[in-house]
Amino acid sequence: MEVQEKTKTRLIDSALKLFRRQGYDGTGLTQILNDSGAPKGSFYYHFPKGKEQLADETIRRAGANVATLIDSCFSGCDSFEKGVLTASSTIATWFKKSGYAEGCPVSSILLRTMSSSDTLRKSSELVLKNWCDVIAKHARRHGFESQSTELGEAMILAIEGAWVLSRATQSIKPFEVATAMVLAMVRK
Amino acid sequence: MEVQEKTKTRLIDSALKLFRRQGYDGTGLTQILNDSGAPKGSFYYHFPKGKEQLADETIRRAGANVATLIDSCFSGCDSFEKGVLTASSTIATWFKKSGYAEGCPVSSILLRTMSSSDTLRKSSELVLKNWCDVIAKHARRHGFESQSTELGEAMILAIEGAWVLSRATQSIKPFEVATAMVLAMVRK
DNA sequence: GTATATGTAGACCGATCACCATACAAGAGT
DNA sequence: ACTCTTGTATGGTGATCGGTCTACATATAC
Repeated sequence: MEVQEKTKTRLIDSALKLFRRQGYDGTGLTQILNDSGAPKGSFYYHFPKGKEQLADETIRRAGANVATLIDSCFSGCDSFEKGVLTASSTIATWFKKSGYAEGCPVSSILLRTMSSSDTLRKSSELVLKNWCDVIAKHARRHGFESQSTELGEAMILAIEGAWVLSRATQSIKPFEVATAMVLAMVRK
Repeated sequence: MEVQEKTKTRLIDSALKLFRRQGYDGTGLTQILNDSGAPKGSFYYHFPKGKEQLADETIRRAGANVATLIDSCFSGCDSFEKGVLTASSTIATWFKKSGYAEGCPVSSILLRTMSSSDTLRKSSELVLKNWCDVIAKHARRHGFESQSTELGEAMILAIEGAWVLSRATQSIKPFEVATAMVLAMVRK
């Protein structure tokens, strides 16, 4: 009851990294297998429904991780504005460190959704909604009750957009623009 | 000198539609061939460098189309704010009409960029920059000289984010949030 | 000690991938 | 008539795709 879960974890870790770099369809199963060191038999033991199940669990895992990251960024700040800045620049720094390669785990999978069943789309929706809620919670904590929902959606929307533009321009400047946009809503 | 270009055009049209729906790697060459009705030989005549060349020309074509769309939206409005609203809701309506399937042509290809050469990334950067410039031009026209560049980047960033969230939630509400964000920057 | 989970390991499958090779049709220039 | 360019049309290439299969190792349980 120790090693067995490690293989599954390694598979998800590899999938997460590769999906973020190359997208769902751009990443072959054998590539995931090579990267994780797991044989094909183990993969289909842990994920009997195949690649789509792996993607689903990858989304959920990554979703929880990012949610925790965002939450801790805001928790360590004494104002909502500082939280926005901290969370945004933390994500930007990570992204830059990966060579502008490892973008949003959700959108990397969400793209192909239309051609398959929409279980992946629903998981994506759930994860994104969760991120919005985390931010809205902190917005409320700092007195922006009426705006909290909109602020959460706005910030996630801006981060998603920044991920795209940042990859295209190979610069973290879009994250600064994203931050400015969210802060502009607070100040209005 | 008439029919020859029509085949190439149909190939690009099909590729554009399918890339937007399923992404670059999610779309097979044979699927593009079937959709366009063109035979394989014609494809490699018009695009001797293969799929990547097709993607590159698709990005540029789509980039020009969207730039024209944005420009005409702003041109028909007597204030920058109305232009933002018009452009955003026009794109949102199109997206909804496609069943929340045909997202941003650039990001659908940009995702896989890291694994191949970065010619596609450079084309994407160029197209996105062009969109920003179009918006910035109209911002200047309405008196936002000092903010014009930032407003252009902010709006494109917001639209990109809205495309992602809109697909996930199957709703055009993210585009309304995007509009609100851009307008908040104007009013600050 | 033997039966039963729990996993590992990789050969193998048909389908599809992007791509190439060859053949041919039609118009233009000479 | 002649080639030459422009472009259409098709069949086949090896490689890789996601997925299934059976065999085997390990470990806990009785």
